[in-house]
Amino acid sequence: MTKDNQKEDTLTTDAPSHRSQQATRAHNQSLILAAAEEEFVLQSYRGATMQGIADRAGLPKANVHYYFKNKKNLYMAVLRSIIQEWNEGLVTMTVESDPKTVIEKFVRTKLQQAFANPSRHKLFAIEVIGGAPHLHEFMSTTMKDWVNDKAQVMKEWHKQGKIGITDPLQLLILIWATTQRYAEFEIEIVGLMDKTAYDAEDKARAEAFLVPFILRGCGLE
Amino acid sequence: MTKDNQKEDTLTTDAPSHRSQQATRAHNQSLILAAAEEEFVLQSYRGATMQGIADRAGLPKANVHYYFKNKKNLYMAVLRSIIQEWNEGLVTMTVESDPKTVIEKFVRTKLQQAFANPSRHKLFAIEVIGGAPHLHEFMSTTMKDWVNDKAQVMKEWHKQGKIGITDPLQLLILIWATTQRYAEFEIEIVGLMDKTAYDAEDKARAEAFLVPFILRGCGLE
DNA sequence: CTAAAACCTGACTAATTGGTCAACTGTTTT
DNA sequence: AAAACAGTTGACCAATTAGTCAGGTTTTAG
Repeated sequence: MTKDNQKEDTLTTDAPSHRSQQATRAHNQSLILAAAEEEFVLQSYRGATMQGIADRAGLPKANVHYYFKNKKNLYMAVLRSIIQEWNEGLVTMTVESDPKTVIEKFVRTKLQQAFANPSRHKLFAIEVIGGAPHLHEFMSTTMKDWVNDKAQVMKEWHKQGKIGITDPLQLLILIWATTQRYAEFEIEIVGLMDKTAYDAEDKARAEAFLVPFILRGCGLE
Repeated sequence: MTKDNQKEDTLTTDAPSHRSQQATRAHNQSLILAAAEEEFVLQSYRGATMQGIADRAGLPKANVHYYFKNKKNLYMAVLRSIIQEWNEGLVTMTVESDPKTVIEKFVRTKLQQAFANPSRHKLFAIEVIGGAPHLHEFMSTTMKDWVNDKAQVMKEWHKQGKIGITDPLQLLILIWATTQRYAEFEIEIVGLMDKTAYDAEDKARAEAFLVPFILRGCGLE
């Protein structure tokens, strides 16, 4: 009864009266973060209102301000949690690794993340498309380092004749584009399939298509 | 001196005093549309202000309202021009066509459009990511018909053993994702290359990578 | 039990902004 | 020429909304 419904539907209005302060804090903060994530995606930064986020979280607006000083603060907190997930999805990739295994694993992981957390991917996309004003530091440090590292490995693979790709950055762009697309353009894709949401089969179909396609493209398999 | 600078930089503040009304109308409308396109991309619908658009177009705000009744009206006008371009980029694809030729042409066309008009692709993406509230009709009619038509052709190709793709929709998603990505994530990609904008070589490199990659993926070539 | 600390919230304020309008200037038509 | 029409614009208003705050309640520590 302490850390139960942190990620449940945000419509629960029942507020357990007797809870430890620590638990309350964690509970409300994640409630707000989840609500904010959705609002920022649907309305974009300026369109999202603190009142709307509060309503979605089932809390009064002033309470949202109690936990997050201001709107920008809250937005940054959401972005931070997205970056954290990004870091967790990294695959170890060394010169000794088998290219086919690593690339396949990478594609599957990214695709599963996309299906598991579409809102986060949408928000990240909107931020980048709008010029990434709040992500400059992340992109010019963490991300760039990671890309350079992987590019180095892939270039070595190519030198050893293990892979047919000469431009690693292009491949990374393609993998990100194709996997994240299912999250970002969810509405379009789902609509073209005459549905309202992905089902398990759709996700399997995407994976079954994408993985061999990319491996073939890389000249593996 | 009549229809000169319709698509030039929007910073020109010189206003030719003696111009025909027809020319003035066309001139100012396209000035406003171009300014709106940029503002809507950078700030998103709610974030963009009529004042900001007016400033970017070099006109007083009230003048913007003279040409476009309200903000939504202006936004829809921008979307309409994007859809128009979308329709123009279509490749003829029939059962008799050669798959390799058609797909290659399609990818090249889409990629060139992406590089030529990044703002429009960004705006379209933001709209779709945010739930496509203003594009429902387009997506459930024009776009769906087009997709179904092409899917039919590709399925026939597969039946005739001309192509190794069994799920045409997935392929279309992939092609759109990979080509449009260069426009949508311009900031990220350019940043990873330590530049501030694409040069001709970058565009050529993307095309040289993408075309053979996708053809290999399709089992062609 | 009690005092301090943490948490909660209705009511308010200041700033932003979409949209209007009346008065004005320039262009076209008769 | 002059009436009719198209285009221009500063000033204004009403609605929205981020953020504040004072006074409340609940939880925790001693």
